[in-house]
Amino acid sequence: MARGRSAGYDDQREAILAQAAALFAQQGYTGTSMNAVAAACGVSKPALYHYVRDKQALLVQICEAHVDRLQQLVAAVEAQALPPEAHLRELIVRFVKAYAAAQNEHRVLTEDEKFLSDAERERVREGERRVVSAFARALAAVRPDEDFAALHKPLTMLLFGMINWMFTWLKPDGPISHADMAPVVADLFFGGLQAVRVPTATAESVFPTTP
Amino acid sequence: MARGRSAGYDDQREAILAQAAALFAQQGYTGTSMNAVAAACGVSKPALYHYVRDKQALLVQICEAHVDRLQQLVAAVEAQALPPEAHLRELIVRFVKAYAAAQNEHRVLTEDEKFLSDAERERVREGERRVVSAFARALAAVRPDEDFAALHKPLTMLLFGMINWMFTWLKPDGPISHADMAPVVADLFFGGLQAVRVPTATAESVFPTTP
DNA sequence: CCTACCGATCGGTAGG
DNA sequence: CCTACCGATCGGTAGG
Repeated sequence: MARGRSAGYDDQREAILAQAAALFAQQGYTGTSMNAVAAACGVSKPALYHYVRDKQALLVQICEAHVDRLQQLVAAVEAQALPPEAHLRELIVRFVKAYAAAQNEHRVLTEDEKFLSDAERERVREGERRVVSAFARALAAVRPDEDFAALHKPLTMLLFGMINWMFTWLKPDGPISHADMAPVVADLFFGGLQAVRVPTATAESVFPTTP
Repeated sequence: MARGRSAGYDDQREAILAQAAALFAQQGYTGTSMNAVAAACGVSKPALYHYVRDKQALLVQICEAHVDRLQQLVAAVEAQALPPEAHLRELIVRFVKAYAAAQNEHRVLTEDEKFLSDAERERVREGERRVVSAFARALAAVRPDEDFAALHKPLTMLLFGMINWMFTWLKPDGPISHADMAPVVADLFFGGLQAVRVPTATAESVFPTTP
C-alpha cells in the first residue's frame, strides 16, 4: 500500500474547497475569514491549514478547477464534431448546465478573480480566453462571412453576458429552471444573429483602412 | 448667509463618494479600508468621518444614487412617448451610455449590494425592480401576444445580462466603444425576439392549468 | 520520523 | 481636523 496521505484526505480537501466556494460566493473573498471557513467545515483552524497552504490557495484552486472543467466541456463538445449551429447550441446548453451545477464556483470566478496574484490571475484568464475563443470559433463557423469577423468576439461576450447574468436572477426554486432558459438563450442568439449588422466604426477600427 | 456646512461641503462629499466607488469597484467593499478611502481622497480618517457616518453609509449612498439616476432615465424615456420598438431601443442606448458614464458605481451596485443591511438592500432592490419592470413593460408593448407574457421578465433579464456584462470585457481604450455596442445589442435582441418560443414547462408553471 | 490534528496565541490591522 | 488610541478580529503558526 502506498505511503502518504490518508484515504479521506482528498475527500476532506474537496469538501473544504466546496464550503469555501459557498462562503466566498455569499460574502466575497475578502469578506470571508479563515475562521468562518474552518467553522463551516467543522474543523479547527489548524486543521484547515493542514489541507490548504493559505487563504489565497483556496481561491486559486476554486478558480482553476472551475476553469479546467469548462475547458474539458469545450473539448467534449468539440469531440462530437457537430454541424456549426448544433455545435454552438450544444456549447450553450452544456455551459448553462455546468454553471447551474457549480453556481458558487462560478460566482467566485466572476467576482473574486481580481483578488488573485498577478501570476495566478493571468493563468486563470488564459483558461478563460481559451473558452471564449472556442465559443468565438463556433460562432465563426455559423457566420463565416468575412465582414462579420469583427463581431465574433463581441457577440460571444454578449452571449456569455446572458448566461453569466442568469445566475443573479434565476432562483433555483423559482418557476423557471436553468434548463428551461438554455433554449431561450440559444433561440434569441441565433435569431438575433440574422439581424445584426457590423457597425461602421467597429469595422474600421478592427480593419483599419490603409491610407 | 445660511449657517451650517461650508460651501464646498457637498462637493467634497461627492468627490469622496466617487473615490470610494472607484476603490470599491477595484477591491470590493470588504477589501477596502476606510484608511484607503481617506488616503485616496487626500483627507485624514477623522476628516472622512466628517462627511460620512460610517463605511456602510458610503455603500448605501453610492448604490441609491446610481439606482435613482437609472429611474430618472426611465422616466425621461417614458416622457418621450415613443412607439414600442423605438422606446425599448432608446432605453437600451441610454442605459449603455449611463453605465459607461458610471462604471464604478455600476460595478459596486452589481457586486457589493449584498453587503447592505437587509432594510437598505430591500430599498435598493425595490428601485432595481422598478427599472426592470419598466424594461419588461416596454418589451410587452413590442410583443403583446398573451402567450409571450411568461417571457417578458426572463428576456428582460437576458437583455440586462448582455448590457451589464459589457463592462467586464469592453475596455474604455479598446477598439470598440460602448456606443458602438448599444445598437448591436438592440439588433440582436429585436432580431432574436422573432425566433424565441415559449418553453412548454415555463408556460405551464407561470399559468398553471386549472385541474 | 511520519500524519493529523488540538488549545492557545502570535504580530498586525480592521472600523471607529 | 490632528495624534493617539480602543475592542475585536484578521490570517497564520507556535508548542505539545
